[in-house]
Order: sequence, then C-alpha cells, then structure tokens
Amino acid sequence: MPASTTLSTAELRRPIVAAAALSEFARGGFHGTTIADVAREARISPAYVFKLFPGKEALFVAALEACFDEVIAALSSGADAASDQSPTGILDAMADAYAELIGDRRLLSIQVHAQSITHIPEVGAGLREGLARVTSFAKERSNGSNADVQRFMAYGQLCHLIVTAGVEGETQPWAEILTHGIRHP
Amino acid sequence: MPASTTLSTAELRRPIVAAAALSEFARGGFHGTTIADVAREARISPAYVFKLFPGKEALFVAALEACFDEVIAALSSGADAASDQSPTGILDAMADAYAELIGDRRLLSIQVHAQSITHIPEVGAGLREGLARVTSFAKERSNGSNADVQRFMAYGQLCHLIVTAGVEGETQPWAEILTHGIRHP
DNA sequence: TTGATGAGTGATTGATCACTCACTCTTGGA
DNA sequence: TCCAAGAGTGAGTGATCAATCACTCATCAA
Repeated sequence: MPASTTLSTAELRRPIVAAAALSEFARGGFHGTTIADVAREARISPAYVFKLFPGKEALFVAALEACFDEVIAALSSGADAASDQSPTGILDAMADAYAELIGDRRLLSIQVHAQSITHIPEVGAGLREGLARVTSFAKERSNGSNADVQRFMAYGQLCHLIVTAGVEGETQPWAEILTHGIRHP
Repeated sequence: MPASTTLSTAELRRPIVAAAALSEFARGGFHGTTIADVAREARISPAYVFKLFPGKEALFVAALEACFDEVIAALSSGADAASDQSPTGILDAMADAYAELIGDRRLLSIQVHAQSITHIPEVGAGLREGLARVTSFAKERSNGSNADVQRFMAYGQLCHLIVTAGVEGETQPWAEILTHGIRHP
C-alpha cells in the first residue's frame, strides 16, 4: 500500500468532477457550459468525463445533488448555532446561514439554471428531490408550523430573485420594497 | 392607399416576431432556442429576423418586455375585478389573476429563463425593468404596506418554483407544505 | 416608364460542441 | 517477470447554429 502517489480511482474522482461541474454549470448554465469547461476545471480530459458520467445531463444532475448537499449542511450548522431555539428562531438562523452560503452565488445559480431546464426529466426529478430534502429538513429541525416553513421557502425564493436580477444595486422605492429585511448576500 | 393587401412594414412586424420569440424562448430557453425556431413560428425567414432585430439577445429582451406587458395587464384587470377593494383584498385578487395567467406557462417560463442568463447585461436590465414595473404597480394599485407587497412578490416566486419543479404532482408532506394555499395554476 | 427604397429570402460559412474510438500508460497480483 | 484490468487521453466526426451576403421582388413618387 504505497502511501505517496496512489492513483485516484474513478470512484474517488467522480465527486471531484461533480464539484467542478457545479462551479462551471453555475457560471454558464446547462447549454452555456461545455464538457471541455468542466474537464479543464477538473484537470482531466474531456473524453474521461464520459467515462465517469454517461452524458452531460447526468453530470448536471450530479452537480445539482452536490449543491443540495452543501445547502443542507449549511442549514444544519446554522440551526445548531441559533441563539433562540424556538421554531421561528431556528428558521431565522437558517435563513441567515443560507444568505451567507449563497454569497458566492454558485449554489444559488445552479438552482436557477436547474429551474430553467426542468423539461429534462432527470433534472426535474433532481430538483424535486433537493426541494424535498430542504423542506423536510427545515420542518423537522425547526419544528415550526407548515405556514412558517412555507414562508421560509418563499422568502428564500425572493432572495434568489433579488440576487440574480441584481436588485441590490438599485436604490429606487421598488427595490427597497423587495430587499427590505433580506440579509444582503 | 390600397386597402386590401398592404404589405406589413417592418415596424408592424416587429411585435409579431417578439410574440413568436416569447413562445419559443419560453419553451426552449435562450440557448435551447434557435433563430430558425422563432422565424418558423413567425412565418418569416431566419435571415429576416436579423433585419428586424440586431441579434439573438435583443430578440430575447424584446420577448421579455412583451411578457411583462401581459403580466401588468393581467394584474390590472385582476385588481379591477376584486370584490374586496382593501389593500390585501386587491393583492389577493392580483395573486389570483397571476396564478390564472401563468396557467399556460409561457409567461412564467421566460421569466425563469431570463433569471438564468442575467449575466447578459441587457437581459439583467430588462428583468430589473420588469420587476420594477410589477412591484411599483402592485404598490400603487393596492396601496398596501411595503411588507404586504413584498409578501405578494415572495409568494409569487414560490409559485414559480412550484410550477417549474412540478411539485403539484407530489403528494408527500413536503409538497403539501410548499403548495398549501397556493392557487394551482 | 423609371428608378429608388425597402421587404423578404436562399445559400453559405465559420465556429462550436457532444460524443466516440482506438489507443497508451500504470498498477499490482501471481 | 509478466499480464490483466482499469486509468486516462488525442484526434477526430457529424451535427448544429448564429450571423452574413448577395440577391429578387414589390411599391410608389416623379
């Protein structure tokens, strides 16, 4: 068992490529990102990407799953760190953690891109799966009412819109209405 | 002035092509839709599209503007028809009208697609412009508080997510949390 | 009648990209 | 030492598509 330069197996490399795909798809979207982009980011050849994933769509779904893994982890540690452990206190802490998390836009962007290609069945299924995980986790961890959890999700979506549209750069009244009380990411 | 077969001028044809672009971009997104698709829908040649619009991006922006025209019109007539003319009564009526409007998915889809390509400056600007129109209209027409209008927008975004992800087909508890009280489009 | 202007198109081009295939290199067990 | 199995790649290929260009045809003012 030579400790120094063990070749990474395909099994070990797959999640690395998925992470690279997350970054690249977040930047360019599904159609705007090439397999070559992902391969370059992952430091492998384009051809090898197809040995690790059956096609571009499966690669996108893997990236989306990696995104929701990170989201759940951030919500979890945010909830743990909440000073007020009441349901709404926990949901507020989760919202803060989420706003912090999407500061780099990667996790936000790929969700928006996924929304725009849900006509690909695997992507739609992957998005629903992620939503199920987030919603269920928020409900169970906070023990809040259904209405509280729904509001948490709705304002999360508003936050997505504010960031993707760049509303934060605006100073008019309409922008103030949308952004008021939203932690600026 | 021959009344029978006056040739449509470029000026008159542009909005027709924009409407065709709205339908096509809504179906395939920016990268997934070709100029040939739009041309076919508008019954003109691909080459002529480039005589009417300087490029694909300008065509998308025109389609997005047409989308917000329709949205404002629907909100307006929804508000007029509200039985309860209090601020929240008007906002509720607008929400109903909006849910009704996006039943055909075209107006919803192009907004989601626009969100995914806001890195194109003209698209980002067009989206902010549309948001400004919708938010300002909701505020002025309803005379509701800023918080009421913000909630109206947030739940609108949740509605977008529910429809694009196909949450309505799900019956699990997490789906019930998200969709409860949302008028099914 | 003429000629200028604008409507509208067919054919093409240059670039891009998902995906394939035949191939080489590396590793570790017998 | 040898070899089987898997890691990893270079060089394509066929298809697609935005954008261009040289054209034809219709209209109408003078």
